[in-house]
Amino acid sequence: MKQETRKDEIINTAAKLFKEKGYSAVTMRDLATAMGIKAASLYNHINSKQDILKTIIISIAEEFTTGMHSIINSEASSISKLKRVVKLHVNITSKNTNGMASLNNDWMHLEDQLNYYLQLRNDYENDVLNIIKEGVSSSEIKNNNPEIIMFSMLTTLRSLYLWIPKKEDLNANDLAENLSEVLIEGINK
Amino acid sequence: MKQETRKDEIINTAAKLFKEKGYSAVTMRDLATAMGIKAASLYNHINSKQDILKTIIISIAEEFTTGMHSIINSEASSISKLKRVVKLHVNITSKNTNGMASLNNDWMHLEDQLNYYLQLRNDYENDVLNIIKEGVSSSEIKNNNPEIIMFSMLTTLRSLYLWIPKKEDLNANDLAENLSEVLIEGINK
DNA sequence: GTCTATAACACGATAGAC
DNA sequence: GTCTATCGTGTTATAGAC
Repeated sequence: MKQETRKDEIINTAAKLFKEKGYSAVTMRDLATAMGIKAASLYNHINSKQDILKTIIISIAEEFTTGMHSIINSEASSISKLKRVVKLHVNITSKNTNGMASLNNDWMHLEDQLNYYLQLRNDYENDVLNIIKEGVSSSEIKNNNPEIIMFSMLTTLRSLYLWIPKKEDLNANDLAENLSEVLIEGINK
Repeated sequence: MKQETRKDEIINTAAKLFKEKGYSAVTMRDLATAMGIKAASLYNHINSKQDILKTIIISIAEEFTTGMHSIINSEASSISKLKRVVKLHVNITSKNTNGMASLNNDWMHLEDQLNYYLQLRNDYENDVLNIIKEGVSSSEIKNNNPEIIMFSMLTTLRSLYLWIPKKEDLNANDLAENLSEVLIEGINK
């Protein structure tokens, strides 16, 4: 386990504040106060406010991309792949709920990395859609509108950051299991 | 159909901008430019930026509350009630996708009405949870974790504002039908 | 109903002392 | 590594002319 540097501490504190109020509403003075120092002192550790946002979002987005590549290159069935997608979201979100809030809500405030982020997100959605379409082709998955299925799954998974912190009694494996059941098998008895 | 006043026009334009960048990142100058006037001129029609946000959010939140009361006071089965909840979201969101973005993402910037909003939202979530619990009791709904079911349904429905504008070919009834199928029956064949 | 001008203050970021 | 002081700019909102 790497030692948490002062820079990491600032970034984690920023992610927490960004989750509460959004990137634009958090000032460098807010961040400094939360760290117990003055705003000017932050700049000994980070280059700019924008740089903090970039660090938070891009690292998580790349983690999703890496995880997705591992899933689509596996030999599993479509349903198994979708279950692994659920696990991927639960795992990454459990590790970093605050960062996930920024990824979901503040990506549009990225400057230099905006197009890169949009490309990663678009590729990711396409990968999920293709898994679903393959499952429909192989009769594993019902022939509903694949885009509605993708939308429903991804919006649920993307909102996990709101929910995981409130349910710390549920461990990651149980949550992924329960969520897979609901998303894949439905709720009708 | 009521005539759209200049004030309505400002509020609708604001909702559109808030959807794109969030409340805090939209300035009164941005809004004025989008309206083709100067920032100072806005104040002949509205009291403050905060007042615009309040108008957007509270009216929609109350619409949801009214719709929910009609559903829980009906005699339908739990599954039918949930289908009516899906319809309620599809209908309100179709009418006002931009406003739904503010409701979802900018409620924390409400000042005087923050507690009122939180109460409405909390009551709404509880109503959905109770419908699900009743369905479990009456063996209509699988005995999964009712909170996970509620979370999954509501996060999907709350994100419709992102999705409906991209799929204008799908009419509201078809979308509600498809979404109910996916959420209630699952995707596994 | 819109304008120009401006008040009063908050913002991100830097300079330089310690 | 943190501080004080400050620069230059952007912010919401108001006053008063037209």
